[in-house]
Amino acid sequence: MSVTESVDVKPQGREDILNAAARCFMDRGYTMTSIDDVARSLGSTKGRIYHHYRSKADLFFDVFRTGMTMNFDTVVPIKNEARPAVDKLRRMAQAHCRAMIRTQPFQRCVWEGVEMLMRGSTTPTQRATLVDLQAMRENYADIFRTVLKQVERDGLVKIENSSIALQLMFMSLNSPLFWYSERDDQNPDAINRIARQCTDFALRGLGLNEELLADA
Amino acid sequence: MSVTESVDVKPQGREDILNAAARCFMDRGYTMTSIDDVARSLGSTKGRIYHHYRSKADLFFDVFRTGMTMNFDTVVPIKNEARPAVDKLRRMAQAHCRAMIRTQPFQRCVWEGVEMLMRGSTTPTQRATLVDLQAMRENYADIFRTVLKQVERDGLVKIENSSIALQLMFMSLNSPLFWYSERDDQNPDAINRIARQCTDFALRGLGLNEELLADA
DNA sequence: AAAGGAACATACTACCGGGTATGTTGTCAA
DNA sequence: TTGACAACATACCCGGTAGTATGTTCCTTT
Repeated sequence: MSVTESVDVKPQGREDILNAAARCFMDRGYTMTSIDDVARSLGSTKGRIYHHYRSKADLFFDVFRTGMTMNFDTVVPIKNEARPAVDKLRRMAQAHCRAMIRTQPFQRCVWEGVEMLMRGSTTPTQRATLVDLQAMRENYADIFRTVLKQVERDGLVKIENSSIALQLMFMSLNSPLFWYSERDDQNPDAINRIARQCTDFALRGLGLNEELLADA
Repeated sequence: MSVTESVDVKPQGREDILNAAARCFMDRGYTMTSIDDVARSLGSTKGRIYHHYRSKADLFFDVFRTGMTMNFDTVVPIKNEARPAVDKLRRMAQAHCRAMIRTQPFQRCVWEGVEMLMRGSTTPTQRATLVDLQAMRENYADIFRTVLKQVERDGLVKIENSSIALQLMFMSLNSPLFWYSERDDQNPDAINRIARQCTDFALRGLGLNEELLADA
């Protein structure tokens, strides 16, 4: 009937572009990556990309948005489980960390995107998109903030400045973004061990007792 | 007698350039910062910068090197004190963290520089400089690695993968680079509180006991 | 006081990369 | 079969920026 299976989500043609762009942006950074670079890595030319995206920034922001969507998809289900807050926090943290490793190219773009947002180096045209992305990221952080607050109310964690505590937690969980290289054993078991170590570090850092680090 | 006080260190004219460059690179990133931007922020023109530096990359690398030198100057004296390893580690970590806040523009350049080194995006001409900087950074990490190893031998800390543990520790201590804004109270007391919270987080994360977090 | 050079400013070049305008090909609907 | 449009490729423009070549000024040295 219709040309595409489902019109609402990503058009098929864009998926390959997104993956290639994410990898290029990760490898060389946003400004150092030219549209021709992305096109070349696809075996195509500029024309293909500019047919789907109106600007380089638009492409980058779509990578950003896709990365954030991946994060929501992994964490929200866990947040909605019926468990003690500590258990949810631990599982959310571990899942988040694994996502950082699995979808590394996209998450590096999210990171660089956040820096772009903070610097505010943007044309007025893209302001609308930016506000959206800003809110998206804030909402994602809020999920953790809420659960962490709950764990604090349960007296299981000692927090001085809660804003800083959240930053430190995310820094630890995001850490693999900067030193993990996918040739270091791609197998899920190795990834789990890394995510486990990062999560343990973060939760210990927040003052969680040793017994609560283990799975229920 | 001689024109400059001491010939061996930074020529006087370069200091202002370094400070301005560090701030520009922090604000807009390496590639987004033009030489004219740096010059304009000095109230000068290109000519002044290119009189002292042969290229934009050379200027950036000098900021990098200066930042690393600052780090060595703050941490090495503590490392050489006659104390238990735990005490040295705690003091080094705290001093490092404070340095991240005080010299933020330079340290952000160090961070971006490390990313540049990893990406390997460099002309053959600058290879020699890069190897130097790479080694410098490695030596700095080694200071912490050695002390941390000692603390581990003392059984005061539980570490699974020591390489990852070091990364996590640095991530926590470097964390203010990305969220501290100098208008958030510049006074030393506030800075100390922030550094204290980051250090506590890092050391707890490494599994240090609560009693050992306090100063001796 | 004359020469030389340090410390810049000014003016210019060359190139790269984002964006656009325009062709080309296949596919589907009527 | 033919128009229409999606999905690209090709060719081109043009602004911004790194780097250079050439003044200009002042200070120092002899």
